[in-house]
Amino acid sequence: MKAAKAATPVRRASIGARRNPASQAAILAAARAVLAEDGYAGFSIDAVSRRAGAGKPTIYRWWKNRADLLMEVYAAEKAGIRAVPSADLAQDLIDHTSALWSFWCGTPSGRTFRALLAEAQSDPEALAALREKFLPERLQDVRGLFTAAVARGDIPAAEVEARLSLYIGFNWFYVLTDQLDAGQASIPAAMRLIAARSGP
Amino acid sequence: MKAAKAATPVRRASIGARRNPASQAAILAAARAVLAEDGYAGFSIDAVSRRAGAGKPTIYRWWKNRADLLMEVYAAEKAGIRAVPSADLAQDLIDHTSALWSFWCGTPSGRTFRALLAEAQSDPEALAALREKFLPERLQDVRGLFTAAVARGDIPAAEVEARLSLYIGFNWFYVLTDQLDAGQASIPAAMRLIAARSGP
DNA sequence: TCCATAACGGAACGTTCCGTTTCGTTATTA
DNA sequence: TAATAACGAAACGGAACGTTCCGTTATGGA
Repeated sequence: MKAAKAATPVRRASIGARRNPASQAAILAAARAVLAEDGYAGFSIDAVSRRAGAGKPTIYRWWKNRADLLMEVYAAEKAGIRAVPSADLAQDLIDHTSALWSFWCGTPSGRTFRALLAEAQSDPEALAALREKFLPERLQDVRGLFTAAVARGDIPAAEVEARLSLYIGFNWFYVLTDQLDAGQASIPAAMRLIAARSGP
Repeated sequence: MKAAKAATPVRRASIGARRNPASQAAILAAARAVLAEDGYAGFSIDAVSRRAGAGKPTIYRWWKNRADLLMEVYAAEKAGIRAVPSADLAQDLIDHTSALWSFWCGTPSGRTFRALLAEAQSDPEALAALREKFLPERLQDVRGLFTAAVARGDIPAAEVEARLSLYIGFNWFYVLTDQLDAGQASIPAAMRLIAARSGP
């Protein structure tokens, strides 16, 4: 039952002296499938290679390491999730968190994200890429929710980083402990605190 | 330059038909040293075994896997950090966070903790142990800060979980992204939000 | 039109680590 | 005194790493 499935019975030979986008797509799909079925424990370049019917050199031709591949798998799936500010920061955060957790639970993305954070702990270069490129891109929307609240005068500009960190960390805690189901009840109260107007 | 140092030139032969606590101590010290020098990337049972001058079977006789060893390394160092509530939850959290981050930066414990979280992402059994045993024990003190605030009538009992999750996640975010230095400025504002009295 | 070029899948490389087993040695405990 | 069990060391089979070859395929510049 653990036999490597051939999702693409089609063979992709060389298409000449240039990279084959079909190979890239097959590798991404295979990586996604492996993560969905076996999580980070089963995620190996060998496994992805077998699953995709692609050679390992082809994988390393497109991505320089495992973290790089994981980031692209995640980014490709995350693309659909947007967040546009209304006039209520707390409600914006509640809505976005619900959507995010549904996305994490309903797709392999939760596992991909956990794998990504784990991978970055053993590779300083990957951690730097995560911190300086991946996260800023992925957090652009939710940061916009806070800056919109600043523009409305609801929260001070100086507190955006602290509130954003609270928001990120809250999500990370639940996804990393695999408690997204049990933790949903905490979302509204937590988001109200993050969105609270300052002062006594 | 990568030669395995022998911190203990003393040989520990068998002391008879019972476990040798000196071996356990040497292994814990070696694990701590490996993490301090090479982080999670260099942390392997082989490396710890070489460093400790201990056989691998001896390691597995005391701990059932790497996560188990990591948890004990962390717990042994963390033992010194206590948190007792005053009358001000926000200040209690600021003080405790400062102490925790100093502990994470000034000892190998930050790296140990990051390794622990990473390890748990590829081992469901380790994640369960982290969630149901390690974390509750480690968070007992800080949970006490919140329940003391509840007893004073400062925050509602129903919000303890949400606020505690915010607190944990905030710390995890900064340690996992290796930003403890740069993030210190966010501590006071974040803690005030976590400790805020509810309602408008 | 021809041919250097480069990506393709596949196989094998040497290394590292896993967790386990085997070994002779050591000293306790029954 | 004899059974017991942990000790360090070495080696096991298996998996994954990242790299290097291989023969094949088709492009794109000369």
